[in-house]
Amino acid sequence: MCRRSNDVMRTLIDELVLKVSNAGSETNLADAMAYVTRQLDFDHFALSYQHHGLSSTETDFLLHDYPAPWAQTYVEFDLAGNDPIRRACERSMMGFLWCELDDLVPMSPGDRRMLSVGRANGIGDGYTVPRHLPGYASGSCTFALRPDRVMPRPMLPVAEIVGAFALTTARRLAGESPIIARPVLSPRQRECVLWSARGKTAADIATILSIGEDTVIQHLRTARERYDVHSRNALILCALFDGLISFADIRRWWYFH
Amino acid sequence: MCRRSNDVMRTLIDELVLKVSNAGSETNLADAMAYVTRQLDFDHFALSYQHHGLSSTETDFLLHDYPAPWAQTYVEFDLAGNDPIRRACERSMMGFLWCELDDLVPMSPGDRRMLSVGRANGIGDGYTVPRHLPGYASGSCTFALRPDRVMPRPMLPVAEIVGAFALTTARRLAGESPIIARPVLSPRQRECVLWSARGKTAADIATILSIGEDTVIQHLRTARERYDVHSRNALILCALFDGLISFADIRRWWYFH
DNA sequence: CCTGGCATCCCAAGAAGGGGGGATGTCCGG
DNA sequence: CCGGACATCCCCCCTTCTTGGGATGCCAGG
Repeated sequence: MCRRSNDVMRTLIDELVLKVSNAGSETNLADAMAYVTRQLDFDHFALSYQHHGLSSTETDFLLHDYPAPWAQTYVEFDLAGNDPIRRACERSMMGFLWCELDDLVPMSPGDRRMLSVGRANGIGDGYTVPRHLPGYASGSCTFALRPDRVMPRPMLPVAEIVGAFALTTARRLAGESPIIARPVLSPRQRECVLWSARGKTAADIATILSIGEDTVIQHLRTARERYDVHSRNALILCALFDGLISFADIRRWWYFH
Repeated sequence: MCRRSNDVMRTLIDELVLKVSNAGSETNLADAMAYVTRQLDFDHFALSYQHHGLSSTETDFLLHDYPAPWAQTYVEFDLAGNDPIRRACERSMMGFLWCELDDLVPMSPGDRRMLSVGRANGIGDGYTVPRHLPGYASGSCTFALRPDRVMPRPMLPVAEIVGAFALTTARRLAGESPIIARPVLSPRQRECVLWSARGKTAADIATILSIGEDTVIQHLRTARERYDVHSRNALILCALFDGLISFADIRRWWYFH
């Protein structure tokens, strides 16, 4: 029985995976996603994929079949900068239900209002599959329901798999191998960035590392030049995003001092 | 029929997911993974989870039931630094088969030699599920076969899901705590923090939000007081860590404006 | 009514950014 | 052997930005 059920399941997954994998153009992929969405008993989909690079505009990738008013509202009010789902994408290693967003990120009244505006525009609950490739790209594949529909929970594992394949296809369509030359910082530079992220001033860091303050400033300046950013804030964020330093490095230190 | 097969599948996935999710210690998780491995018709597992950053050693997380000689060889020759599977983890948004590594990363003769040494030590083909959380961690969950065994392909989707849950559990055990009670920022304050993270100065933000520069400074000051930090850097990091703002919010604006 | 969000203004001190100028080493390839 | 690249270290200049204090007022909601 176990074997049989797996065979049937494989048939379903294989069909949908094949569908999204074989898409040779954005239009193809949109059609495939629409088909998948219906098969999974959802109402809408949204597929978003971005390269991490300088030329972000041309490689940004967004497919969806949301109701036009909602899409328009979303863009007009720059809701993307205030989207709890985007934030949740960076805190989960797997797909998540919108109705369980609270478990992932703090929800402000504005966030809830945004979701309720979505409901008013025909978007109720949803399931979003996030994926990240540090240094290369991030993306998410969302399946959404109309407000009156019930979440097809048995389908979520399938959505997870198919969503991942859809993102892989989007990645292929968005352009092959965007060669990102990730800046390399010297050990000393990294140290300075880390202590900087921990809230130390250049003078503090100089004391900690037993070097001159000007040297610290020089290290941080060189590091900024490597990342082509003009503020220490941005430098810290770059290092954090690249995995050069981590929240763990910073917070553990905060706790003990 | 479709409904029935999904129900059965859900039963299988639910059982395994519950098993790995409920693990309350590394030993528990190792037991759960051993059980899952047998259920999925694999022979070995390896669960690896690392915080990003410099001081990673103490929080590194590695569970496996590989044959001792292979594990020892791997460590002794520092094969991790030259492991094609590790490199593939950085390139794939979903689980991948070792026999298809060529499609993901260039394979050197040394890489192939490493895999063949693995086979000599009882590790044949395998399936590795990678996951990344920028700024937080990376991890992978691997299911491997003895050289004489056949890949249980129908099980791969289940491996993908269960692997993700195993990594989430590893993350929890490694000390990534869920959200605690956190300071609440007003919408205006949050906006100021977000634009600040995007690299804007107080004067810039004042222009963007069409308010006075002093007001922006006041908002940021209040926000700092809420988080009890004394620098804008720390404020941004707190907001990021709390999920109040996201890398996507920030990066989207770099290079775009 | 009173708290909290929002907005505005002032000032002084210090930190960061941007631009110079140097000085040591090492390591690698010509 | 030598030159160039680069990490590491140090010092000067000046401007801009941030931080920490103050203070004031308007307005909506409990």
